[in-house]
Amino acid sequence: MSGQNFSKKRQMILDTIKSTDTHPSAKWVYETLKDDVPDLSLGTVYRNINLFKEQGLIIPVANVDGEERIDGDTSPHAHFVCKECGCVYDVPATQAPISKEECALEGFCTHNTVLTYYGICGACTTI
Amino acid sequence: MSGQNFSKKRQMILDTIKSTDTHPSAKWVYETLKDDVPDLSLGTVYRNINLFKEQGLIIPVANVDGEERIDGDTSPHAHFVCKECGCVYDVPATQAPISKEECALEGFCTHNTVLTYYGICGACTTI
DNA sequence: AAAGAAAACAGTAATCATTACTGATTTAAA
DNA sequence: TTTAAATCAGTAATGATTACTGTTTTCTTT
Repeated sequence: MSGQNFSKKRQMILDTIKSTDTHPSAKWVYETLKDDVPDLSLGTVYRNINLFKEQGLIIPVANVDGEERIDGDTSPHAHFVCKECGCVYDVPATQAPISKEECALEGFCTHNTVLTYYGICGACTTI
Repeated sequence: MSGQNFSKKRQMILDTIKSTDTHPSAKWVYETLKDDVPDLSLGTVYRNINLFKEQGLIIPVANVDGEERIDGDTSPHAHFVCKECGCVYDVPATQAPISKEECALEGFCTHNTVLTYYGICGACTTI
């Protein structure tokens, strides 16, 4: 127990996730940090990502090409995934039923809701 | 090119997927069919599932514990995934924005929409 | 129904994301 | 600073999915 539960590396991993809008994979976080932290281990990234998920600091938003993609923005919003290039964009929640109070679904207790649009992004359409 | 593009095994795999509401994984389909088709190969199940997905005969609905789960019911509806036991239930699309015409999302062309609720199912809550 | 060509298959090996393990290093508290 | 606990690097293991190869089945055309 302590007021500062974060090691240097743990903090850098969280910062990296929180400061990008790419909805990164574990590998992306690892590659991105490796420049500044040469002795970083991919296992450490995975371990900390799982920790952050348990603590609700980040959320998994999609599985693209077999890789889990995460989001450091935990506010309710939807996502768009391009089937072509695999990019993930935020989509502001408009009329979407993203509320966490969707419980009364026949005996289910809903914790969180994921709304994802799949299609082709602008860049891939243009080409 | 033929009027009957389905081998016996291919047809049995599709029938198995279409006749269950368990939102099965490839392994589940394989295990289920193995009783009747002892010489079935898991690779064949995967190959045909990918084929069915391309043809739009089935849709992937969730990734649960690292396994892709599919649905033979391609009509627009949402799903509930239990974080505890991994079961997947249908949720009738009520006010959800499941329409395939959600395109005008800032240059995105949306092909399909996935709405998934995550939580604890009735059975797991009771225990 | 038989023959040949194309598609599909079984079985196995390979790939790749993720997890587990172990001994060393860092952190936190006294 | 000492000591215990937490964290980590590096590597091995796991498990879902895919690729490969030689065989079998299916389809088409007689």
